[in-house]
Amino acid sequence: MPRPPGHGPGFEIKRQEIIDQAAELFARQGYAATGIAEIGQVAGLAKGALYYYISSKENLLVEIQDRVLRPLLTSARRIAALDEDPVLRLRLLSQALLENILARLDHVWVYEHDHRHLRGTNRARLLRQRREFEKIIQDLLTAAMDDGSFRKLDPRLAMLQFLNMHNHTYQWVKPGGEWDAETLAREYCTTLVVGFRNPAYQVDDLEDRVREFLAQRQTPAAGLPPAPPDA
Amino acid sequence: MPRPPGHGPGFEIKRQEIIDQAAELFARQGYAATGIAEIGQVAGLAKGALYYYISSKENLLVEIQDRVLRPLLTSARRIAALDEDPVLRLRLLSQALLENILARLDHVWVYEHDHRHLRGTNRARLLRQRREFEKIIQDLLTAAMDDGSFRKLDPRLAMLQFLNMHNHTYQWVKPGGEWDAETLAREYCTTLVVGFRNPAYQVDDLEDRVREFLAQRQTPAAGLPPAPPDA
Amino acid sequence: MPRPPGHGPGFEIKRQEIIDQAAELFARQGYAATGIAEIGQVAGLAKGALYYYISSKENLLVEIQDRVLRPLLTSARRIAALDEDPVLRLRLLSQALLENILARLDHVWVYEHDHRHLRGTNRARLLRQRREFEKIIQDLLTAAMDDGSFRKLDPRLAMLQFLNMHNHTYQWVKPGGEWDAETLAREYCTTLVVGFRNPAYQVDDLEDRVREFLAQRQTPAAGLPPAPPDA
Amino acid sequence: MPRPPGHGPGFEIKRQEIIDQAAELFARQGYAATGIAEIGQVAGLAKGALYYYISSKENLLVEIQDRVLRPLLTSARRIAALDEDPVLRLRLLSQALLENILARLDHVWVYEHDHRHLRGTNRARLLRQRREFEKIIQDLLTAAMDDGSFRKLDPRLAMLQFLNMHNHTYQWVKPGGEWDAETLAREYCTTLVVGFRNPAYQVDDLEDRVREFLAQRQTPAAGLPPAPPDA
DNA sequence: AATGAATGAGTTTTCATTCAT
DNA sequence: AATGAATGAAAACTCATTCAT
Repeated sequence: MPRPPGHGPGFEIKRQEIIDQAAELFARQGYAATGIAEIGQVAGLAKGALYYYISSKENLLVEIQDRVLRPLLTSARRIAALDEDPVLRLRLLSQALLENILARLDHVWVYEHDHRHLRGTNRARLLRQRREFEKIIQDLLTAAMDDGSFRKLDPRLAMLQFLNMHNHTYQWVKPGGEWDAETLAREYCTTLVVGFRNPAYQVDDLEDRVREFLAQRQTPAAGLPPAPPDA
Repeated sequence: MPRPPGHGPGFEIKRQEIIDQAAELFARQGYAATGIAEIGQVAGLAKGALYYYISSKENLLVEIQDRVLRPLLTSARRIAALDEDPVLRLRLLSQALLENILARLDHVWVYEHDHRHLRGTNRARLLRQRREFEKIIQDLLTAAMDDGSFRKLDPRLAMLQFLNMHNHTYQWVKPGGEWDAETLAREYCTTLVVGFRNPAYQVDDLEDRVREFLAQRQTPAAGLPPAPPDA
Repeated sequence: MPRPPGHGPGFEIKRQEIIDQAAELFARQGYAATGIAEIGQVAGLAKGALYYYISSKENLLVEIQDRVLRPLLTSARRIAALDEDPVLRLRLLSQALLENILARLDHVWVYEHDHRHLRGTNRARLLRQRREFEKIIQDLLTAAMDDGSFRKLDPRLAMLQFLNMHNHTYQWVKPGGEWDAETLAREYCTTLVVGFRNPAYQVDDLEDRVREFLAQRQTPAAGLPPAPPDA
Repeated sequence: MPRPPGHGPGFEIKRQEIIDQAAELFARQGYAATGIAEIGQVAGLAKGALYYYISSKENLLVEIQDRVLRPLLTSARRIAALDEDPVLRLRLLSQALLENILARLDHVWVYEHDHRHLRGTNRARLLRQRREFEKIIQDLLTAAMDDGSFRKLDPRLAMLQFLNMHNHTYQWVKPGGEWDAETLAREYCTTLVVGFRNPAYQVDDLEDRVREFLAQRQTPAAGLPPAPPDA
């Protein structure tokens, strides 16, 4: 983040590459167990040169968290603001969230595992963003209860169930593996929506409506900008 | 695992205390970020004295994992072997799992976050036990599909949904907080069972059957024994 | 063995200096009793900087052993291959060995005292080289018996006597002291050759033949090069 | 050595056992590399109890040195004082020295390898005793030159050759192996005496005279008191 | 006569970071 | 834009020694 003044054009590109490589290492070995020397080695840079690009190891962590949370919040806000049925919006949000997870699995590992290594301001901002994301989901669930789609549930506990179901996925999912984000979103939401719904609420056409919505919008529901060059 | 021969009566007690304290520190800061010196300080012991009780830092991790997995597998095996409806067994298992999580939240943090720091034999044993637990759940779900209680689902994906829902709980739950294990088990299973069930399968009396079962058995479905016998 | 890629020109020089200093300390105090901190202090380097140059304490030992054994074996092989009387070759080998010992007395102390601290591959290689050196001597002694210069002796015991006589010298010899390598070689070989010889074998002109041989060859029979090229 | 007042009868016995066991460990692993805990384990004693018998680790070393040097000096003095031909006395001393080495090979290893770990008074006494031993040998060699048995040699260098030959033996000899002390003494002295002798001096009957001398004296030429129970 | 428990300085090695060039 | 060199603190772990009981 602190960008010394007067840098050439390649600076930011190289910097982003380094963050990519750090994310992969942190994900595989953990933040604390990964050394600066190791990052330098993977980046093909001596330790001294590495510090020309990054300001500290913790800063790398901050950037990785940002890369996860910023696009996630952006798409969550966008979806929440849609003029659609709350259940449909939850379904779209589910897919966006899973696309995020699958697109940058290593970043998400770090995000989930090592956020406690952040201190002070960085930690505070992270928590604020996490809470905003939770609130968006909880508001959608409340809306679904209010319009009669869902039973009356403890909204916070419903939100936590929604997050449990999605956020734990990074633990076992494999990108390019058996299931893609759409499949997972469909399955998770089937379970959750059927589990939450008011008996009167008809759920059968949900997937049709998702398809219809996504077709008419060119953009995917997602998510993170396309995966970085070689992360 | 009392190793060196000839220890006084207080040895094992103190040793268990140290593991308790280490678990708390590991949970708060992560295994890699917690130093032996810090554990010694909390235990009120100089580094040298600490090593009189423990054999290595990694061994501490092993013991903590054991404290989580051993009682968990024990109760899982016991519940799986019951001569009861698979759905009821899943519901009992849900509660046992959540009781485990709530009883030793710090241990579970370590269990979930730092298992990758184990090496060699320890790592292999851990993975084997994890797989056994997953298999028990998957077999119960398959049984529920076979007897018509649940729709036909991908058994592995159903199992992963079950685990997502439960295992992520440690991230936000507070022992002695708003919800106890029974409440969470009831809510989670309502969502999952309704979400998974065959439309024909009647789910309303599940909680009555749970209560009945638990009442006739003196023992709770749980869980971690209040203090570990000798782990 | 310059390991990490990309080192400045001074690196190898400094590295060799450190090995020199370590050899002196090891010789004076023993390998096990010399701490890395002490080496750093003598080298004028903080512990961290020391490890920029060396890979481990044991590796220092390996390098020291190498500095002794490599030139020793090289000259032993060269001398053994000469087309000369076996007794003359033994006499030349004696001098080369003693020159080795005197040229790097501290290294030889370490070599003789601390080789048992080596483990695994390093230990195996050391033993292999020691055995090769012993075999060269034993073969020369056998040749001298076969051509009638020496009485029939147990070849192995003769070789051990030869080595006893030479290898124990490091215990008391002082470089630049009363006796140089040539004197010692002459005295030792007089004793040994007279002690071993067949009564018929004429020994009086041995030293003349040594002088003649060394004069016609510009190179000395030795020995350790004054400073190791890149060991 | 510092023997706290008021000890039971078993004290000294146990103490000697501990020194035996320590000598074996020191010989195998080196003094610096052997821990007090290891000695305690071999002795079947907790560390605390060990210190009831020994005053310090260095003191163990002192005692081991003593066990080598005391009997060695005793027999050296006795042999030197004999009213016999100096060459015969050298031959007897050779055998006594080799018997010493073979009888307590582990002690001799420690004596040769780790004497530099001694400090202050202990070190001084050791050096004094070593010098006395060397003087005895040198005086015998001088006597042999004076009576015409040996050529005129540098007496100190002759003594050093004698010691080289004998003292290096511990490096490779195996008790109960191919060669016993008598054989080695005979071979070494044949080499040395033939190598040192005046051409006029007749050496052929030396071994007969040794046998005769030893037969008429019941006592062996040696040496160390019989090997300790189980060292 | 012996022990279990404790200590504190010691060990080798690694770390994130800095800086002159 | 990058490097080689250096640092000092910290890592996990071991050591010889002590002492109340």
